[in-house]
Amino acid sequence: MLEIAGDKAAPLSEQAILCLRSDILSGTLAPGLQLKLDRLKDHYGFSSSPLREALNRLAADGLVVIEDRRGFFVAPISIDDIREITRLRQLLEPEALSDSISNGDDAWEAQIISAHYRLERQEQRLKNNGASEKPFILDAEWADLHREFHRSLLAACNSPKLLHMRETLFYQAERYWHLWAMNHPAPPSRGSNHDRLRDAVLERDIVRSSDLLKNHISQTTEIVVKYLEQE
Amino acid sequence: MLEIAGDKAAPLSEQAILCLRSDILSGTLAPGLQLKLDRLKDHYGFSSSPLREALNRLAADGLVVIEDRRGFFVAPISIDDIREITRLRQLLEPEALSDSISNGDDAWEAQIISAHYRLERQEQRLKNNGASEKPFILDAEWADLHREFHRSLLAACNSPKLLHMRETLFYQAERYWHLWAMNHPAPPSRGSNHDRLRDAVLERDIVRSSDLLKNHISQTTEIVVKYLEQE
DNA sequence: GTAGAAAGAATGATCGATTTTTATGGTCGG
DNA sequence: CCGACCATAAAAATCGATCATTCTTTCTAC
Repeated sequence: MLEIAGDKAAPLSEQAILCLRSDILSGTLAPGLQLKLDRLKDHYGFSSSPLREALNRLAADGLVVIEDRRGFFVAPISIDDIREITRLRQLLEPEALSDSISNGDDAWEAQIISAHYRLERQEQRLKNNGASEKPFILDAEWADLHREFHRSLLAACNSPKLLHMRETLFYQAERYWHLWAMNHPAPPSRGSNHDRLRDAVLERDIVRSSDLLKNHISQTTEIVVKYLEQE
Repeated sequence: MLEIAGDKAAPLSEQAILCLRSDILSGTLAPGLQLKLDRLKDHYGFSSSPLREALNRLAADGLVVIEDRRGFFVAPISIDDIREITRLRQLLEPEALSDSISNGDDAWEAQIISAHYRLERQEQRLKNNGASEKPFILDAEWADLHREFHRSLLAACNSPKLLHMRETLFYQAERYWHLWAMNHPAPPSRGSNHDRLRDAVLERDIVRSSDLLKNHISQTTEIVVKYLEQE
C-alpha cells in the first residue's frame, strides 16, 4: 500500500497543540495570560473542541494550567519553577543518558553526529547572517535542531516514560530560555558545550558525559535565574 | 437537567475522570481495551465532550493511550512497563522523601501518624471481617488510605512537579497490584513495612527511610512480576 | 459615599448533530 | 482460493448552539 501525501493530515487538535505550544514557548502567549476560547478561536481558526483538547494536553505538559470553571491560563513562571525544572532535569537526564549510552547502536551514533552537524551548520548560518547579535534560541530552526540534538543523545534509552517526562521538562525550560533571550542581544557564546557533550557520549563515557550534561543544564539555568532575579 | 447539590459540583469532565480512573485501576476496563465513546456514553451517562476531556487527561497520566483518529485505549500492561514504573518510582520517591523529611513540620508529622493509623485500622477491620482471604488492595477504602499514607510521607516536599510525576507513577503501579490481587486469594502479609517506614520517616532518618521505601517498592513489584511471568 | 444586591455581559462547560475517517464485509477478477 | 476493490457501517473528530457559572457594572439603600 502506497503512502499518499494528502491522507495523513493530523487532527486539528494536534495542529492546535503545535500552534499553541509554539506561541507559549516563544512568549507570544505571555505567562499567566488567560487563554479565552473565543480569542483563540478567532486567532487560530480552530473551533472550541480541538482547542479545548489541545489545552488539556498542554496542561499535562505543564505549559498550561486549568482552573475549573474559570478557564485555561498560560502557566506562570517563577524562579522557583525554573529551579524545580532544573532539578528534575538533572535527576532524569543523566539517568536516560546512561541508558542510552549503554544501549545505543551505530544508527544511534549516526543520528547524534547528524543532529550535531545540522545544529552547528545552523549556528554558522546565523553567525554569518548579520543576526549575530541575536541569541540562537530565538531562531525557530535552531531551537528545533537543538531540541533534536538533545533528544538524539537520549534516543537509545529504553524507557519511554522517562523520555516523556524529560521531554516535557525540556519544553518547560525552553520557555525560560526564550524569555531571557528576548531581553539579551548578546549571544550565549558557550558554543563548545555541545561538541564536548557529543564527543563524550560517542566515546561512551557515562560519567563524563553525565557531568557535562548536568553542567550544561546548570549553566543555562544560572543565566536565566540571574536575569529573573534582577527583574 | 436538575442539579440538586449546591454550586460546588465538580465539572462533569472531572467526575468522568474519577469514574474512568477508578474502573481502569480496578481492571473493570481491561488493559488494551478500546474505549469507544458511544459505549462510555451509555455506560456512564456523560456526553462525549466531557468524556474526551477526561480521556485526554488520563492519557497524560499514562492510564490511557491515544491513537490519532483511531480512538482511546486502556493502556496495555507488560512486564517491561511495570519495571519501568518501578525504576522511575525508585528514582523519584526517595528524592521527594528526602525533601519532605528536611522540610516537614509538626503538622506534616501529625498527618503521617494519622494516615498510618487509619490505614492500620482498616487493615484490622478487613482481617476481622472474614474477608481475610482477600488482599487488602481490592478494598477500595484500603486503597484510598494506602495512597493517602504514602502521599503523606512525601507531602512536605516542595516540588509540585516531582510530586505530580510521582503520583502518576503510583496510579500506574496500583493497576498492577489489583491485577495481581484478583488472582491471589492470599493476603500479602508484609504488614510491618508501613510501620517501619513511618518510624524511620518520623525519626528523620533520610537514608534508612529511603532504603525502606525502595525496598517496599521493589518487593511489591517483584511479586507482580513473578505473577506476570508465570502467565 | 459606600456596601450590597441584582441585572447584564462574558466566558467556560456541555450537548446533539454533522462531517471525516477508519474498519468491515462482500463481490469480482485472477 | 486469494487479493484488490468498492459499498456500507462504525466510530472519531469537529462544529455551532445552548446551558451554567463567573465576572462586571449598575442601581439602590443606608
